[in-house]
Amino acid sequence: MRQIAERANVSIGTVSHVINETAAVRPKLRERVLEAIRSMGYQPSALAQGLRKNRTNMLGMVIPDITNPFFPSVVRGVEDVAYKRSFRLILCNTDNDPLKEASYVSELRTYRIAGLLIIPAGSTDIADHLRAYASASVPVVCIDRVPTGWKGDAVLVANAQGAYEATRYLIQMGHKRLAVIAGPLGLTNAAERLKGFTRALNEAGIAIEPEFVQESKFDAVSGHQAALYLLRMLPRPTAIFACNDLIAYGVLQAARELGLRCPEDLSIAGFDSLEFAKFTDPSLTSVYQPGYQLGATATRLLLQRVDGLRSAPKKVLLPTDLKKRNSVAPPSGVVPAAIEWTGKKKATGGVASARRKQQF
Amino acid sequence: MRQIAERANVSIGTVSHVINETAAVRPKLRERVLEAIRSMGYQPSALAQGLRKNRTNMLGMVIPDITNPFFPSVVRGVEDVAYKRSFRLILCNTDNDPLKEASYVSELRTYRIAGLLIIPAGSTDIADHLRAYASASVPVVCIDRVPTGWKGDAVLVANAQGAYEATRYLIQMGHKRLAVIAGPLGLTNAAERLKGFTRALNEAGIAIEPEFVQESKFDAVSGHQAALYLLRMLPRPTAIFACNDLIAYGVLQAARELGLRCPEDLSIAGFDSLEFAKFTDPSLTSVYQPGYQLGATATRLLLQRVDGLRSAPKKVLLPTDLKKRNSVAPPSGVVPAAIEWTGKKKATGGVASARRKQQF
DNA sequence: TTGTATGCGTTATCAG
DNA sequence: CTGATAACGCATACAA
Repeated sequence: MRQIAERANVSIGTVSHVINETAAVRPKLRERVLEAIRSMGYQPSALAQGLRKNRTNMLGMVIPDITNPFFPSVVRGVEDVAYKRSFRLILCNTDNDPLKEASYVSELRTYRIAGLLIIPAGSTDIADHLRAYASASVPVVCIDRVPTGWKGDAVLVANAQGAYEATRYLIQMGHKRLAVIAGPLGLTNAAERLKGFTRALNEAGIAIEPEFVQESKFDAVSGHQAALYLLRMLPRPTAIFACNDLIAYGVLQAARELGLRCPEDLSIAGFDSLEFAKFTDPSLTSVYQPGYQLGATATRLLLQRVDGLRSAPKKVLLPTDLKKRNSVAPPSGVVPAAIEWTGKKKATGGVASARRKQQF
Repeated sequence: MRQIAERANVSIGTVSHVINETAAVRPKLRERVLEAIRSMGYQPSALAQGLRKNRTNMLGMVIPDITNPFFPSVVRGVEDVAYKRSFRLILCNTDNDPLKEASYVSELRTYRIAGLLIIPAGSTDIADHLRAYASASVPVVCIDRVPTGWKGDAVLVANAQGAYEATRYLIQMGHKRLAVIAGPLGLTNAAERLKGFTRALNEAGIAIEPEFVQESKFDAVSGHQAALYLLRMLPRPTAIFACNDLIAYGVLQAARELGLRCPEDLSIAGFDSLEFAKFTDPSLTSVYQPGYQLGATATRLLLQRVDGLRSAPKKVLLPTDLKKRNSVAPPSGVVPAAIEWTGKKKATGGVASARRKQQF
């Protein structure tokens, strides 16, 4: 700045004024300054600005693991909205490790980030850290899950409702022996999904077999193990609701290893409806979560807070959408409830394979 | 710092000295300072440090799109080694848009990042921007691809060799009509893969049908289109080498739509070997790229530069690994070359389906 | 309308 | 060994 001040024969303060339009500057001078800036390729130091204003244009983004295929779209939604408002992202992977999470969250404060977006790891006292932000009036929005005790802003998906709909669909197809592989129940989204499953069974008057409720991590190998356990029971479940798509892949794999055909011998429904759900064999029926919208919406809310919005904490619930594909069919020999099949091809033993050709 | 200086009855300079161990401080004082720091929960301002030292502990990470399933593992590799050295990541998605890329790259300088990792978009003059970093002695490492005219550090994958091996495998299986769906040839990695394909055909004395070489974007819908085009030709190719897995998914989809069975009617090989390659039907033969290692290696190199390593530019080539799964079989009625099948079940028309059961 | 001066929180130099 | 003190690059209150 000093250099361009000299070049334009003005004071350093004037330069600042034309840059920030913080005072009217005579056109003549103004033009000289602008020209100097252009010709010298001046770029303001984000560091000095941040130090002076005690706030930067950086947003903290704390997620469990970018390698989990659900999160990239969330991050992308965040980045797009942030970019338009010229905010930048510091990305942090916690691996669901409370210590790493706490360390990141507390460290981000030293960067004077303008706001924090976090997909919290399970069962932590991270809420305290987050409240520390609030008391420094740095806004925080939780995404996808909520830490215990968090009363602030959150943008979530209608987990319970989505799970409820998927389960009801399985029930309508005629399944009576339904199992569920839940995610880590310390995570609110996993717990909600299990609730939805339970409610659907209760409403249908189907007793819940405790052994048919398995907890697992949100990944394929863990889902695979749980599925193996379930599928070796007698009588076997005829349908499994996997609480995310990765778990569903593990189930698919387990079924194949045991020589079970899907959907003839076993129906599978997932949660996420990742891009890849279309490409599995059979393609996977799954509850779609709007990941990109999750991130985008959360960021819009966060930036409203950054802009000074002072209203009561908001809890936004985004709707899910059950994507019916080919991994679900009636259990062998069962005619599905009429409601699902009115006007369609007469339900017979051949229904399952007929459906499989129906869509890709 | 002033506060803890007062609390500990020392000067602010001394505080700095005990924090940075930049001078020996008498144990007594030292302990008082440490105690004050602890009790007041002092955290240094990363901003002020950066301003003063004219360098931060942030790394710029510029990628095309985190939503492309190959990149998250790269980013994760970067983050892990950066984290250990307590460097943080500013993540930027360019969408392969040269303007957005240039804007990000130039803006990152204002943050005084310690180094820059970039997966460059195609055909830009971004190399000039990058050299600007070099002349400010901020190290830059290119990952996965290299912009035209870049002579600096780069960590890449043996693209040509990987493509060569995959193609040779197809040839060994007996294919004579091989098509390729290349990525955007403006990207060095796409161009290299095509070279590998070409070399394999040349060595085998198979003429390259110009129509059998299609260029496409690195995504499924674009790959799907190209595949449709190829598969409607007469005579059809019996094998398609897709230059990444997303393209291969598109090919798979196209084949199904046209009623072609894979691998009986069409063999498909991909490049990436994403986690999901195991779950498609049939599972996808693909050239594995060590994405995590790509990121980790690049970051190690970058941090060496940050630490002052002054040697000549390095170009690291990471090896690929052909993962043979079930999407490749001999073309109908062909006995594959003996080399691949010695000691195995006698090759017959039933080979393909026999192989399909063999692995998941 | 323009210039001057101060401080943001550190590090680093240098004198005691 | 310790304490002043001067930058780092910018924004802003205030004086001119």
